[in-house]
Amino acid sequence: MDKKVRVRFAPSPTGGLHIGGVRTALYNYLIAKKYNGSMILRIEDTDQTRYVEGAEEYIKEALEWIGIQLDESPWHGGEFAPYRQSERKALYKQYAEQLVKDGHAYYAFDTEEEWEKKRKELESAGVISPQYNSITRMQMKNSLTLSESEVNTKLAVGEPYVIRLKVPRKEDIRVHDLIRGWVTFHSSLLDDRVLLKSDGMPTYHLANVVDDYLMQISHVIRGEEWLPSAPIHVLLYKYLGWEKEMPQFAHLPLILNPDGNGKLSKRYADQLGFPVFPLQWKSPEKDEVMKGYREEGYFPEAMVNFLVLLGWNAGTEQEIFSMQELIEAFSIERIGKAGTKFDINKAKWFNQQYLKAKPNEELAKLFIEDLKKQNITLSQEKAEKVVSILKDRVTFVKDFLQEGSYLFYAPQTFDQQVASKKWNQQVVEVLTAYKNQLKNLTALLDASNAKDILHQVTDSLGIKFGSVMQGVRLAITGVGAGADLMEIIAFLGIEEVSKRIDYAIKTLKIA
RNA sequence: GCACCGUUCGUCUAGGGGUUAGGACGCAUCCCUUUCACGGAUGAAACACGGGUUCGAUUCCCGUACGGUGUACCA
Repeated sequence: MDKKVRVRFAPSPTGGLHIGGVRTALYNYLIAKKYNGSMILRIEDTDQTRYVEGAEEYIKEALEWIGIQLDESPWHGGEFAPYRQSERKALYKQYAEQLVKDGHAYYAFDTEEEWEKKRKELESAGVISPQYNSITRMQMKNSLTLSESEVNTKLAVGEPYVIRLKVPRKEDIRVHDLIRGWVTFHSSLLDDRVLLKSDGMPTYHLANVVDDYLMQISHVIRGEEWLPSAPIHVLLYKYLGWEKEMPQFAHLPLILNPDGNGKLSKRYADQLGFPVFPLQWKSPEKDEVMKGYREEGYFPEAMVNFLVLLGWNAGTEQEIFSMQELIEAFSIERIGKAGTKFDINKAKWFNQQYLKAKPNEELAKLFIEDLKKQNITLSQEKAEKVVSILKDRVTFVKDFLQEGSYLFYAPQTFDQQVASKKWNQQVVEVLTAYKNQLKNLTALLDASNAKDILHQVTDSLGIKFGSVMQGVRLAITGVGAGADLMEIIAFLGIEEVSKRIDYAIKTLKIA
């Protein structure tokens, strides 16, 4: 790579950041880091009507959470500031005007109603999708059809206008894409895109090209939905005289709904019960709260790992990657071409893998935090114990409480199915004796001596250890399945275990 | 409709002119075990279709089908 690598993620602040956007940001970031380049964040807020309060802050927080560090942004500043397009507004007009001067763009004075009328006309004449293009522009009110003096008058009186790109009538436009190779579009199918809107703001097409050029962006890595407008951008680079500086393009395959039916949508995800946003998003307009992966209990490392594999693979059999490993392994060449269906199951699996890999101490802290939200307090020592007992059976930190509820609450009721099969006279005898033996214990209770004592009891009663275990488990936990019983007993302590045994014997009827 | 992009197990994918088409998630069975889980083992499961090219095509080419994206003074 001859040019310094500078990539950008350019979201528009219209709401919560879609998870697909997070993946795009991630791919950009990995390329930046891999080549010791810069990761730039630019806010594309040229549509003032769609601006949503809090969206920028959300984007910032989401990227921080996922572990993407920005080198330049509205918040970090940088050599090419400002990084908010609304603050760069004054900049764009001169480029649009330059294009007009060079004959590659023109002023158009048609009102929306006028164009709408023309459009209807064309439709009724059988045109399927009417475009403002090399044919129709000659029937409209613009600087191509009006005299110079008329145009100047209109401009002088401040009549609203837009500047449109004058797309050539017959020309092949070739776009080179790092993922797909050369893609050719014919100019006759493109319309004369608005470059500068009547409010003086640029459209995406102009702003994006101007800013990428000015900010010396080397690679534009964005979603595939942009591929159809890439020829417009290529034309713009050419007409602006920036062909040599044109960044390389990589259009990413889209993340699709689980059944492949369209781009991953919020509506669809809602139905299936998983989020589309990294963080919870509270819409300021509607009082709607949308779920976020963070709040659902996903680890950011797990999300990174999951997301990066949606459309890319290292070509090895490695599944688990740290950010650092990804930076080393990632490459645009290995990004796939086909859209990727979203599978929440895989995300859960990654979370479980990351949870298992975390030290108990850290998990305990997270667990304590989680409990605090429910006004439950637990010591670090106890929490570590809980975590070690339950670690292999949970996917999320929040699962610890539910999975191990018997560690916190004595059973009130008992699983009837287990009771009918496993609760019998022998179990009652064993439990009674076991309780007494525990009371006599002088050493500190642990899983090992808890087990030894139970063995002694069953041996002395001439009962098979295995045959009563389920009954014992039922008495102590209320259910027939769970973590190592002896660990549970040690965790609960003699007093609590005794209480539970008494309660079970009192409550459960022998079938 | 038109343009563009795509198509290997249910899903994410590896591979690529001659392979028992590999891995992961999920699923099933077995083992471990006091149960459940973890772990281990095993299994079911894929080259969209039709033509070419070729000794040979899942791989290359062309069509078809299917899917996706785009078709705004939205990004």
